[in-house]
Amino acid sequence: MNIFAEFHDRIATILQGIAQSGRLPADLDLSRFVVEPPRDPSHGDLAANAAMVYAKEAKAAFANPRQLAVEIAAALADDPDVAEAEVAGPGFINIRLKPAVFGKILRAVLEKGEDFARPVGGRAKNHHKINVEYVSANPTGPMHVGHGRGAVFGDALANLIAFAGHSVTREYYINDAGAQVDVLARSAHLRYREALGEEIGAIPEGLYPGDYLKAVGADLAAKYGDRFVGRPEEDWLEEVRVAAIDGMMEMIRADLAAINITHEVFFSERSLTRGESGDQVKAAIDDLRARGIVYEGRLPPPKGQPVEDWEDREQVLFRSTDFGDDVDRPLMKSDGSYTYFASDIAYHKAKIDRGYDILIDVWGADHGGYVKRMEAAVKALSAGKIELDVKLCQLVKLMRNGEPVKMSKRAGEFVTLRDVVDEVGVDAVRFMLLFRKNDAALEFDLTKVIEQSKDNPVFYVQYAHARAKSALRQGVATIAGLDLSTAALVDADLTLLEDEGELQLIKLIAQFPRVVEAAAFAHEPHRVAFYLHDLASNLHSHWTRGKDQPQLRFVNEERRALTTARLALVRALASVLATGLGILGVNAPEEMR
RNA sequence: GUCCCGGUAGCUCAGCAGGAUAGAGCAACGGUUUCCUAAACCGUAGGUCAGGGGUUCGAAUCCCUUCCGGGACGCCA
Repeated sequence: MNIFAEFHDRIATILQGIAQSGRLPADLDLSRFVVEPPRDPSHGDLAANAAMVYAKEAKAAFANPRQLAVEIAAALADDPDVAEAEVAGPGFINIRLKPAVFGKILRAVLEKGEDFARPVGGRAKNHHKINVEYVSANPTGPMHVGHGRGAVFGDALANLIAFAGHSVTREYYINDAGAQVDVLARSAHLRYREALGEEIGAIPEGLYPGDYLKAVGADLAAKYGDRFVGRPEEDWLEEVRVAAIDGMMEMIRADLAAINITHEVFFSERSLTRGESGDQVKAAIDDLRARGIVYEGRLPPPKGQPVEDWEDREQVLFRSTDFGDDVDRPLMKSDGSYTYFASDIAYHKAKIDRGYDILIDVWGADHGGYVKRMEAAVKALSAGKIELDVKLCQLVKLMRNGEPVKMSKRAGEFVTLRDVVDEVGVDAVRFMLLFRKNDAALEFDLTKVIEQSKDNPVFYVQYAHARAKSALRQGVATIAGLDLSTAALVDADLTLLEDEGELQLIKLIAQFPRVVEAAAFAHEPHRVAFYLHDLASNLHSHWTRGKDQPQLRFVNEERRALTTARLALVRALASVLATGLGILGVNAPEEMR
């Protein structure tokens, strides 16, 4: 139940009525105006800007926006939910709701649970089939914290989008076709020889040094014995590579499972050229070539850093400049193999062919230079019909006691995601990685996130939920026979909730569906995290007011009906907090220990 | 040289699809515990939203431009 959406519809109906009388154009775009909470609460509960938005269209029949606003406000005054509708400033329509509406909102939360925040009616019809591709870390080692950010972001975004009523596929693209997996195979082969008892010494420059390949080596030794020892690379590369990739993916899946992330689809890059449906990269290129979007041509040498071995040659190019990119992009390397971009075109074509109408890719910020060409490719592949949204996640700076944690990738010493999860827990990792816009750099302080204080937003929000639950337990414990069943709470006299703090909390609850919808639309899960923090803050604040003013406490032994009404509010708060945390994939604890 | 991301309080950051007097946390200072968890709360102070121009009834938000920081820039992935 989204009170803002409901009033948007009601005002739209009023506008249609005015249009029918000929004083507004019949084809008015009714999605242009907004109904939102006014910044200043003294202005009322809802504010609409419709009169100002349609000022131009209204010019013929109305002298100024205020006149249109007056007419809309007059029509709203007849609405059974409206206590007062007045015009302010240049033409805002400020609406004050009848107290009964707040009771209705709380009852909706109590009865519908998390469905309270789901879009309904016309808004739910705007359904999309969405693919979210995230993580897609190279299968050459364990995940580090930077991967973790993209992983948690993508996962929460997928949750959010699914919550908002769309169908979502969570997908992982396995980069198992490039030169890096051959390097992986050679590194694994070395570990294999080591497992057979050979003294391998230091890992040569250019190979992956990490210990995590030892297990792969041991498995290979167990499976193949000494069959691959002393043999030329072509005799073993294929089998070792497959085994190594499988081993790495198993490890990555386990890392992801440790932060409660699972993907429905693991899509192999290699399968694009070696799969059952033949060479899909070639097919995609041929398809684009037939439409004149791929051609043979020459590129100017890159600006900036001079490229020493620049070789001016005719190459296969994708005409990305026709679709908003800066230069056309090569699809074949000089050795005749496909570029990564060529594979990516085929991959995105495969996604489009699977019937998605929105594609979301979650990438690290270092791939930012790649966005335009990928968007261009999706435009070309789908004739502009499919939307690609690339979400870039900025770096994570790992801190401890305010000092940066040193990491050296060259020496193979980096803090893995698993290390961090083991140290601070899943909830802290997930919430902290989401408590920031994806495209802003993030500092992650290992010391702070396990602090149990308001400095730690994870704790702060979870504590609010636990406090709400505590109040409910307290109610049952102190008042004999108190009925807190949903039926009893729904029947409670909610008009008893008259305190400013209580009303403020209800109004915040009323905003939750709006926040979820906006966050899903913008592909920004952090908005949910900030909303929850705000709600938690208001709950803590109101709670503490009960210290000085005992009459404000949720549980009041003298006044049973009031207690029931207040605990209905508390139950609703807990429900919203739990739902929001659920979207973020963070646990909502019954109590803090 | 081109492109992308950012620039909001001393610090870290929100600011929703343009709305009314720009917000929070930290740090600073001053308060609140016989009372549902003080693991919390309240108050004070702090701003030319990097600068300039434009669009608009209305701009932190959209467009142009300058400056500053970060990143990317044929075949790596």
